[in-house]
Amino acid sequence: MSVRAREVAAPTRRLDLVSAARILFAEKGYHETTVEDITRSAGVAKGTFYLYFDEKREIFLAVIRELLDLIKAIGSTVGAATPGEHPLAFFQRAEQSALRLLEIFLANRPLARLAYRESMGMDPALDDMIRGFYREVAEIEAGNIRVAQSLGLIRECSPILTAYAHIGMVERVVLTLLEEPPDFPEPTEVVRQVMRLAYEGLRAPGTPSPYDYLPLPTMSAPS
Amino acid sequence: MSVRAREVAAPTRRLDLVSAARILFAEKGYHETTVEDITRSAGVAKGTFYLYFDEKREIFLAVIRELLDLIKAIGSTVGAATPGEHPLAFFQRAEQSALRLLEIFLANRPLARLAYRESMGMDPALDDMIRGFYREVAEIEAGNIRVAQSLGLIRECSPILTAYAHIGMVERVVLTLLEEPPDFPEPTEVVRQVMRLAYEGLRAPGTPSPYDYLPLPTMSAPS
Amino acid sequence: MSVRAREVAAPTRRLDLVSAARILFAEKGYHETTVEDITRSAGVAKGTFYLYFDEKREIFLAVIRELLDLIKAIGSTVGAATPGEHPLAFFQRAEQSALRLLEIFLANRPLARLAYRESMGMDPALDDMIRGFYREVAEIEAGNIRVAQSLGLIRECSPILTAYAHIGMVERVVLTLLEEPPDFPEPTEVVRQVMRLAYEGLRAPGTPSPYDYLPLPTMSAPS
Amino acid sequence: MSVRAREVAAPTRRLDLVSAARILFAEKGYHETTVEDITRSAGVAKGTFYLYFDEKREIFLAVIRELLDLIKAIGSTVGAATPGEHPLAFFQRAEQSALRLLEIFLANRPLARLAYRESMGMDPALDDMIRGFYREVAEIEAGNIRVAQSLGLIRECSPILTAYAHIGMVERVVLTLLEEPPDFPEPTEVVRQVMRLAYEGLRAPGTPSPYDYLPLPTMSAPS
DNA sequence: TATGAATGAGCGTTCATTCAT
DNA sequence: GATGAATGAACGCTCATTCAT
Repeated sequence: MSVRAREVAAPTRRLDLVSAARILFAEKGYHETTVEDITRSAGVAKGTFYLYFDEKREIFLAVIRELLDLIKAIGSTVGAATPGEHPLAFFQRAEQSALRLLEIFLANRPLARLAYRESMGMDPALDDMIRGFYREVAEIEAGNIRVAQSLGLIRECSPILTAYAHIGMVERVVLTLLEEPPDFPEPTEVVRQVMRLAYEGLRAPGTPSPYDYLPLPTMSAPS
Repeated sequence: MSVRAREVAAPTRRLDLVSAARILFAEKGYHETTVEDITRSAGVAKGTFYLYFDEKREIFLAVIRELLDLIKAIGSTVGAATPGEHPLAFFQRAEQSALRLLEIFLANRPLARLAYRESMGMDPALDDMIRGFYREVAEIEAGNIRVAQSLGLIRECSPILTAYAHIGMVERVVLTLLEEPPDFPEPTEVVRQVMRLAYEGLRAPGTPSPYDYLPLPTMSAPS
Repeated sequence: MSVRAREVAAPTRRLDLVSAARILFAEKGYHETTVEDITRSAGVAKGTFYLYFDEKREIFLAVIRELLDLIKAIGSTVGAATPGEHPLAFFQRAEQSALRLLEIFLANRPLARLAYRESMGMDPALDDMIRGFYREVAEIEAGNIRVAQSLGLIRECSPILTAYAHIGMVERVVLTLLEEPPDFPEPTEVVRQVMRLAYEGLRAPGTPSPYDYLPLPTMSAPS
Repeated sequence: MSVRAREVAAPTRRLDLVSAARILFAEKGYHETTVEDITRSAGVAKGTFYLYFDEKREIFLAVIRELLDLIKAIGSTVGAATPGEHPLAFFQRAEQSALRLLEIFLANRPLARLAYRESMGMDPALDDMIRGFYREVAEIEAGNIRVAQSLGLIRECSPILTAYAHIGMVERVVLTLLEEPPDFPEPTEVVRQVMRLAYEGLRAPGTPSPYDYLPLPTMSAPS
C-alpha cells in the first residue's frame, strides 16, 4: 500500500505542477511566471519542482505538448476516410473537424493564446516540436486532399501547400475569434464559410458544390 | 537651441538605437538581448538609451511598429482599386501584393520570425498594436472583397471573415516558407496557387476564372 | 536484537558509505561531492546516510581519520628503537619509514591530495584532529631524536622543532612528487637524499656519517 | 577632473573588494564567504562585485595572488648574491630571508592559514598558480644551492630536491608556529635552528660551519 | 546631451536534512 | 532499519534602471 501510495502520489505531483504551470503560463506568459509561482500555486515547496523537471523550460514544453496532443487527437479522430462512403462525406468530415477545433480553442482561450505567443524561438527542442506539429497536421490534410483528388472531387493543386494554407485560414480566424470578436457571423456559420472558402475553389470542374445542400453541423457540448 | 539640437542629433541617435535593436532582437529575441547589447552595438553609452526610451519594451515596440508599417505600406500601395479598370485587374493586384509581401519577408526572415515569436503577450500596448494591424489589413482586404462583390466578381460571403482567412492563408504559408521549406513549389507558383485558393472559390457563378489566362507576375528585385 | 543487528549490519553499511565517500571526496573534493553521490555509490537510499552520520562533515572526518591512522600506523611500526641495537640502525629505520610513507602516498595520490586540500578550516574538530596528528607524529620523531641525542649520535638541537622541520621536508617533497614530478631523482634516491639532509647536519661532531656506507633500502610492493 | 575621479575611484572599489574578501576568506574560508558578505563588508551593492570580477573564484584568486607576490618579493629581495661577497654571506642571507618570511606570516596569520587551507583543488587556474609559485621559489633556492656548490660551500646533492625540502621545513615550522605554538624556542632561535638544519648537513667536508660564529640576526619591525 | 559606475530586486537552481511510510 | 519524496534556506549571478558628473 505504501508502494501504491508512492506510485500514485508522484504522478499526481507532476500533474499538479503541470496544471499550475498551464494556468500561470497562459495568464502571464513564460518569462513572467517564476518557478516559485508554479510551486506555490501547486502547493509544494520550491525544491519539489526539480524532482520532476530538470529546468523551467521543461515544464513549458510539457504544457505545450499537452495542447498539441489534444489538437492532434481531434484531427485524427475526424480525419480518417471510410472506404465506400459518400463522396461528399469528405467535406462533411472536414467541417466537423474544424468545428471541434474551434470549440476546444474557445474553451481554452488563454492556453490557445499561449501557444501562439511564446511557442517559438525559446528553445530549439520546442521549435522542433511546433514545426513538427504543423508538419504532421499539414500532412494529414495533404493526405485528405490527395484522396479527394484521386476521387475526382478536387482539382489539381499542390496538396502540401494547400494544406498549410488551410491551416492558416483556420488558425487566423480562430485566433481572431479568441482575441476580439469583430463582426463575424456566428460560430457555425464561420466554420461553414471558412470550409467553403477552403474547398469550393478546389472543386473539380463539373463537380457539384457540396455547400449547396449539406446540412449545417451543430456544435457539440464542450467537455 | 537645445531643442533644435535634439531635433537634429536625437533622431539620429534614436534611429541608431532602433537599428541596432532590430538586428539584435531578430538574432537573439527580446529577452536574450540586453539594453547594454543595444547601446554597445549602437556605439553609445548605456545611459543614453534612457534618453530616448523610457524602458526596454518601448524600443521593441518601435521595432515592431516599423515592420508593421512596412507591411501596411505595401498593402496600401497595391490595394487601391482604380475606377473603371478591367475587372480582372483586381485579381492581378491581389497577386502582386502577395508577391511583394513574400519578397519582403524572405528578405527579412529573422525580423519576420521575431514578429511572430515574441510580439504578443508582452505588453498590452503591443498587443493592441498587433491586433490593430490585423484589423487594418483585414479591413483593406474586406474592402477589396466588397468592391469585387459590387462588381459582380465575387459571390456572397462575409467580407471580414474572408479577409482574415486570406491573411491566415498567406501568413502560414509565408511562415512555413521562412522556417523550413517543405516540398513547396517555387515562390511565384506558391503565390499563384495561394491566390487561386483564395479567390477561385469566391468567383460568382458564371464568371470566368482569372487563373486560366492571367500571366504570371515576376518577382521584383528586393530593395 | 535490533542492537545486535546494528552491530552486525550497521558497520558494513557504515563502511560502505565511508568507502564510497573516500573515493568520491578524493575524486571531486568535499564540496563537489553530494550526500546523494555517496549514497548512490554505496547503493543505499539517501535517508540511510543519516542513520550513520549526523551530517555530511562527519563522514569527511571519518575519511580523513582513516588516512591519518594509516600514516600513524606506519610511523609507529618503524619508529620504535630496540635497546642495544646498532647505533646506525636508527638512521636506517628512519629511512625505511620515509620510504613506506612515500609508497602509501604514491599509491593513494588523490586521497593524499585531499588531505592537503580541504582538511583544514572546514571544522574545528577536524582542525584539532589534524593538528593532533602533526603533534603526535612530531612527538614520535622528537622522541627518536632525543634517543639519538642520548646515544650521542645527534648534536644538540630542539627535538620538537627539528621534528616539525623533518615532517615538513618530507611532506613538501612528497606533495611535489604527487603533483608534478619535476626533475627529481628516482624515489629511493629521493628518500636517501632527504634523509641525509635531515640527519647529516645533526650528527654529533666526530661521529661517522651513516650515509657513507648504509645500503640503499628497496621499495616494497604496495599492498 | 571627472575623468580623474573615475580613474581613481574604480581601482579603489576593486581594492575595497579585495581587502574585504581577504579578511572574510581568511576568517571563514572560501565556501563560507558569500559574494554578498564581501560586498556588504566593502560597503557596495551586490551587483558592483560583478563590475570588477567575472565570478566569485576570481576574487579568491586575486587574494591568493597578492599573498604569493608578497612572499616572492621577499624571496627576491634577499636572494641575490653579490659577486665577491664573503662566502658565509650566503648563509647569512638565507637566514635573513627566512626571518622576514616568518615575520610576515606571523603578522598575517589568518591569511597565511588561508593559503594552506583552500588553495588547491578549487580551480585549475589556481592550482597552476600555486604550483608555479612553489616551482619559482624552489628554483630560486636551487639556484642559491648551485651557487654555493660552485663556491665549494655545499656538498653534492640534488639542488631542486633539496630546495623543495627546504621550503617544506620552513613552511611546516611556520605553520605550526601560527596554529598552536608548542614548546618551540623563541622566533630568532627557531630561524637559526632551522637554517642550521637546512645547511649544516650540506657543508662540504672540511668547510667551517657558519653556525659557530655568525651573529644572530634581529627581527625587524613588521610594517 | 552623454556617460558609465552603481544599484538591488529578483530568479533559477542546488542540496543538506527531515520524516511519513 | 531503510526508504526516497519533500522541504526550503541559501547562493551566485543578471540586468533594467538611476544619477552624479
